[in-house]
This record gives sequence, C-alpha cells and structure tokens, in this order.
Amino acid sequence: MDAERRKTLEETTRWDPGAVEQGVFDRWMEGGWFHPSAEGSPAENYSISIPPPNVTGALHMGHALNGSIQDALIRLNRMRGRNTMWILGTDHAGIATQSVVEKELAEQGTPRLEMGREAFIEKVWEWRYRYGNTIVEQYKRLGASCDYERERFTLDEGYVKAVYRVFAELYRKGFVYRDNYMVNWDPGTQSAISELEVENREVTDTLYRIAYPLDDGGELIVATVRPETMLADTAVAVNPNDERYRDVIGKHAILPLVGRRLPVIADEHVDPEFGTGALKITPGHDQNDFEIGRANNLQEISVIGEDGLITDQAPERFRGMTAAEAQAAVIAELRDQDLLRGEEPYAHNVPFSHRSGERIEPLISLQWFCRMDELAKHAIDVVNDGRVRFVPAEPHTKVYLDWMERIRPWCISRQLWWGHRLPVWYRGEETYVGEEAPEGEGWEQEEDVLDTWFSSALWPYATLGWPDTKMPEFQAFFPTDVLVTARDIIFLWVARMIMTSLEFTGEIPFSDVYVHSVIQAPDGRRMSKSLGTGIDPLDEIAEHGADALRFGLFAMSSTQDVRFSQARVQQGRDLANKMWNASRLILLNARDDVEPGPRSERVEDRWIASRLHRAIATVSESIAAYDFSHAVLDLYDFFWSELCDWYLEIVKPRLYDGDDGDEDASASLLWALDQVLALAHPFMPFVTEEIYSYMPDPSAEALVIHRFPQVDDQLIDERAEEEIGGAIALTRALRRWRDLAGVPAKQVLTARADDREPHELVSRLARVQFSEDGGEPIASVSGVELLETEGIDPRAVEARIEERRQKLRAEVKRGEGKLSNEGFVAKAPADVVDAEREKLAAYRAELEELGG
RNA sequence: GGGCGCUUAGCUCAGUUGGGAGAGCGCCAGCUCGACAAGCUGGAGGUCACUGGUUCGAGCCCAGUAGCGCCCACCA
Repeated sequence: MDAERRKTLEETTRWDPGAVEQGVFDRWMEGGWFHPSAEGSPAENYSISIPPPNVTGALHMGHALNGSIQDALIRLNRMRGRNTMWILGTDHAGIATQSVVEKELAEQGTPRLEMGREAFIEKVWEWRYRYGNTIVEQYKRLGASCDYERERFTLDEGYVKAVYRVFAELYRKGFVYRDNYMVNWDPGTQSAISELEVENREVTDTLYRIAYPLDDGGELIVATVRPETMLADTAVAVNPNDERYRDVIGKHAILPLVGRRLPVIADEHVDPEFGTGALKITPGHDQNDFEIGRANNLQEISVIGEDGLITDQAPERFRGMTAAEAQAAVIAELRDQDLLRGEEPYAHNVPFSHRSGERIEPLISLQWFCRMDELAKHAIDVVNDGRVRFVPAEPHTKVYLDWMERIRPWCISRQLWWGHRLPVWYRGEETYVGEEAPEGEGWEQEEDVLDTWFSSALWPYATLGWPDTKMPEFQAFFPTDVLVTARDIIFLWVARMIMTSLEFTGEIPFSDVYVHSVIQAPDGRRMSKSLGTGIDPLDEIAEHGADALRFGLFAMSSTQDVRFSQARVQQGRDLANKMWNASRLILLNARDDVEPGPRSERVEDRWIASRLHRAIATVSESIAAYDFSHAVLDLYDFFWSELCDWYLEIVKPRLYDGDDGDEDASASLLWALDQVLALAHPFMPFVTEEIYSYMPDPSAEALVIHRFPQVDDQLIDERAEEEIGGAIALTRALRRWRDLAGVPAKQVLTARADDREPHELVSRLARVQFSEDGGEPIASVSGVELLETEGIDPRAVEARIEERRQKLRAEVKRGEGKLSNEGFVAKAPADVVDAEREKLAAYRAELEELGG
C-alpha cells in the first residue's frame, strides 16, 4: 500500500459513501464486467431481464427493492463464475408517457389535438431522448450491475418488429380479432382499457326505484343507481323462479321518457331478493346487461358516447348533456310524471380507471381483442408441472392458476398516439394484417395503438433479438433464470410473458418467479407521491449510501407487504461503517508478507474459520431460498458479533505487539476479511469493493469478479467452537457480575479458577486476574471464585448472589416439576428428558455452591 | 359475496419439523479500553389478539371470536 493510500485509510474514520460510490461504479464500468460476451448456453449462463421501468419514471422504493434483489442474484452468479447478464431496458409506457408530454405541451400552449399525430409523436421522442435516461442513471446510483451496453426500449426498431410479428401471427392463428364489444371506457384518457387496469372502489350512490308501466296495465318497479342509462334500456328482466312475476314474463313494459316497448324476459342472473326483483336491462351500458342482451338477442343502444355525452340515440332533449346532467334531468322528469317510487343511499363497488382515476363508463365499442384461453392452456401446464415455479409457491401458484382457468379475452387496442400502432391496414371493406404495409394504393393504417402490456409480454426474448433466433444474445441468454417482481403485475405481465413465450419461442421465459414485498409507507399506507407518503430512495442513498439502503431493503423484505423502516437503513449504514473500520484495523496492522489463509495453530483462529464457514453456509442457503432478509441479518450477526466483537478483540494483542502468533493472526485476518467481503458483496457492493481495493496482493482484479466463497466442511471445528464459546460465555458472566457488583470498569478483579483453566482471553476481556493464591472467595461465577478485592460493594455482591439463587430455585422447581410429570418422562423423546435431567443437576449444583 | 394473509417487547419485525421467547431501533446504567460514539460493556422490558380443543408439553397444530390488510367477483 503506498503512503498516500495508507494515509487515507488512517484518516478516514467513517465510511463516506458519497465520496467513493461514483468512483467504484466507474471502475466496474471500465472493467466491462457488466457486459458479458454472448457465448455459452442458457443452461450454463445466468440471466435476468429487468422489469422495464417506465421511460418517464423516476426510481421509487419499489424499483429500489426490486433492483437490489436482482443485483444481488446477478452479482452472486457472476462471482460464481457464470457468464451473467442482467438485461436492461425501459418501457414506452403508452398512457403514462403520452400524458406527461401532453401536459407539458399544453402548458406551453399547444394542445395535442391541435398539433396533430405526427408532430406530437415527434415531441414525445424528443422528450424521450431528453429525459428517458433518468431512471437508468438512477439504477446506477443503486449499484445495479445491468448490461448498460445492451439497453433496450420497447419502441426500438427491432422491438417493433417483434411486436408486429407477434400481432400478425396471433391474427393469422385466429387469436386476434376485431369486434364490437363492451369495453371499460376510461373517459379520462379517452381510451378503452383492459379489465386489469380497472380498480373497484366503494362509492355511495343513490338507488332509485322507478316504475315502468306495463302495456296492459299495472307496473314493474326497477331499481338502479344509474337512471340516465334507462334511455338505452331494451328489456326488463325477472328471475324465472320468482312467483311474483311469473305471469308478466313475455309481456311488455313501456319505457318512461322514451316510450319504447320493452320485453319482460326471464334470466337467472336476476336476484329476486335485491330491490324489487325486477332488473332494467341496458346492454349498451352495463357489462352484465350486455351479456344478458347477447344471450337474448336484445338490441344494443348507446346513449352515452365516447366523449361522455348523451348521443343522438337518446330523445332529443337529453342530447349533448353529460351523464351527470342527464341523470338530473331524467330524475326530474320521472318525478314530474310521478314514476319515482323511492330513493335511498346505496354503497357499492364501482370501477375506476387505474390510469386516470376516473369512473369507468362501460361502452360498446369497436376494438381489437386477443382470445387468451388457448394460450393459457400451456401456461397452466408449465406451472402445474413445475417448469415455472413461483416463490413463494403459495399463494401465487393458486391465484395464478385460478385466474388463468377463467381468463377472458384481452382488449389490446388503445385510443392513444404513443405506442405501437396496430399493423392493420384498411381499404374500403378490406382489412390487411401483416408485419409490413400492404402493396397498393389507398391503404389506411389503423389509428389505434397496442396496449403497453402487449409489447411487455415479449420482453424476455424480444430484448435478446427475437424473432432473429440466431442472435448470439438470444442463443446465450434465453430462457432467463428468474423473474423478480411484486405481485401487482403477475396477471398484467408475468402470465402474459409465459403465454407468449411458449407460443412463439416454444420455451418458458424464466424458470423462477420470485415475488417480493410491496413496500408501504412507515405508517402502513400506500407509498405514493400524491398522498405525500413516498420516500425517495435517492434521498436515502444521498444520506446513508447505496449499501445502507440496499441492506435496509433486504432486511425488510419478505413475502408479505412490509412497512419501510428507516431504522433498517441505518442499521445498514452502521454495518457499512463497521466493515470499513474493522477493515482499517486489519489492513493497517496486519503484516503484508504473509499468505492469507485459515490458520489452525490457535483455537481462536480455528474458531473464526469455523464460524465464518457456518456463516457462508447459512447465507448461501438463504439466498438460494430467496430469503434475503435472513441472509443479510445473518451476515450482520456474523460480522458484528463474532468477527468484530470477539475475534478482533481476541487477536488484537497479537496484531499490535507484533510478537507471538502475529503471522498467523495476519494470515487469518486477511483471509477472513477477503472471504467476508466476497460474501457481503452481492448485498453491499460499494463498501466491500472499496475496501477490497486496499487489500495487499488481492487474488482478484476486483471484488466484483472475485470468487464467491464456498463452504469448506474441513474448516468446521466443533471443539474450537465449544472452547471459544465457553470462554465467551464465561467472559460475559464475569462482566455481568462486575457490573452488578458495581466494580469500576477499569478495576482488575482477582479470581481463582475452580477446576478448570480459563482461557487467557477471559482474563483480558473480563479484566480478571487469575491467581493461585488463596483468599476469601466473595462470589462464584460459573465456577470461577472471585476473591476479595478493594472497592467492591459487599451489599451489591450479596444482592447479585441472592438474585442468582432466586433464579436457580425457580429453575430447579421448574425442572423438578417437569421431571416428576409421569407423562413427560414416559412420552417425551429420551434426549429431551436427558437434557432436562442434566440441566436440573447443573442448577442444583450451582445453587448448592451459592449456599442454598 | 368468495378466497388469502396478519395480530409476538414502546416501534418495525424474526421465530425452521410442537421441547426453556429473539433482532434492530428506542429506553436505563457505566465506559475518550491504541478500528469504529454511526462505537464499547451490562441491563430492564413480552398473559405471543381472545376463547376453547388436541398433547406429557402449544407462539407454532385444530375449531371459533374480534380487529387490520390484500386479492378476486356481472346483484342492478
């Protein structure tokens, strides 16, 4: 180590992430270690495709957790020597991006519609080049080791080809079709959306009861929360088993305000218990009614248009009103005509657009759909036969399978400008679908674009060059190994990737789906900007460092939703700092002329090697089970409690005095440091890499490509663990006694060892001088007799002893009770009973020693 | 309406197949001990939501109750 580096190490007493993280990241990039060669087979290689963030997006806590997990897996496998690729890219995010740009342009005084499609698209591309890299740069701050040289975008030229290929093929196979069908119309974005983009919210509406006169006298009373839709009624339905209405089935009612004759039909869907048991049927504006309408061949009338206004299918006086205005007008007229039979508040679930937040207007509209049932079959099979595995298996496997079993057609067209314009061309009555525009004059391309999720569905293979299956990247890295995601997009995205991948590549896209936590705000609410509950991961990184945030997220993560915990991030910061300082101790004091490696001469060296390898085992097992929380917490425990609190304290004298055993101490410490840095690197890459750069004679060019430690059973040493474990327990017992007896911290006690030889380290760490001399014992602690010493408060000592006696008596009583229980002795396993007997004997002996 | 999950220390959470309740933070007491005060040492603190059951033994298994949360669903 040159003098300047040494000086830095000496003077930097705190880990300062802000000062070094950027430099560390640059070294990784310069090393080219994130950019694998496209060689080898998918079986021997390791790859993950990132859930593509929206190109408009900013890194939020969900990305941070999701990214940290993937990065840990990627780094681990890279360190295990596999050719490893983390496929990076962004999503064009149709609606989200279009609205961001649209808003910006509107503020500048140019509404989108005025501007025209082409000019607008151009503006969005400009915007994309200006800001689209923001989130990618933010992933770098997190330390994400993606392949930044192969970044993709869902509107790349090649990607569009893949999308068009898939669309055209699905059309050719008869899965994709165009139809007039009931869709979820989002008035906010003026587009159809799929049922997965709809969320139900509880709303209190007014439930109106309205009398529909029958044409031969009498009336039927229907109940509705949307009286304005009655203008489009085409039937009234009752339950066929409802005695009250048996003889009106087949008759006709007269629709008030309109005068249309409505057949009274029978349908099982009608609940006789609800309202009056008579249901107005509006096939044009209600999902349920639409289906009843199709089943009964009813006319479909649309009185609310895509602009949300009443259409000319309604009586003239209502035309042009908004739905809300029409409702008021309808109610007013009904009241005048004395047809209103009641109104009451009614709480029910109402669909809202996930995108715009506006209330969904179910409308019949000409849209493109994709039939999913056949695609779903294979996607069900691969989960059933375990080729694709959810982690945790439950509840996700069941939820996935249930949903796939009753999958519905997917509305894939969107009335937007930003996205993949459908590869469909019309000329008069003709329709052409293909990857390229058709030959000939007069063809007009479809105006609609595809649902963003349609292109996302191809992500794992389209990013690697498909449909060109000869692409080296595709051959080397597809199928990928694992998909890491939160559960909210299992249907929207994960299921669809599995379906399209099986259909078009014949392969599963990934074998594991790891579903991680959703991070909530500390108070348990959703983390969201609009609620003001969001916590910006970049703020956390700026304040505590990327390693701290990553550690915190790992520590929090589970299979349940979790609340964000600042304390966990601070724990990570503290650990990074501890690593830095422990490393300073080692690097500044160890001899650099030794060959690092485990040493077996001294028990404490054997002990740390054994403990280290147990830690390697548990951490590795946890990662294999995707249990990141236990992985990092076990790592923390090993590093802090065993390596720092005990081993470093134990070896310090050998290190400082440069005498007896210092070579072994140095070799052992440098080796342990090397191993533990590698073990921690997937989780805390920056601090570990920076420390590694100070290692004398490092075995690897950089820690990022250092070999990940493997368990060596030869190093597990039960006897060393027992011996040092005993010394630790004794040290702690003595310290406890000192504290309780009020012995000043610096005062050295004298003691006599009773029938065993305490380790030298106990003497030092507990500040107890062992002596052969006699003297009056004033206390006995775990077999060690403490001798009379000046300055000890005898009352405190007696109190301490009495407290111990109390505890022992309680333990003895408990043990006796248990062992005198015939059931226990007869039925409990022998080893449990033996253990209980041994404990009891030990407690009795100690109690006797303390005089009762 | 159906399904699932949660309830453990003041707070956030761990608790493997049933065999003496754990961590981090916070709190209390004492420490400038030649890495670290973002530190060191010691300590206090829990009817494991409630009720009942199974068992020699239950935080863990079973049944029920209450509260919270999530997902699914076409009762207007």
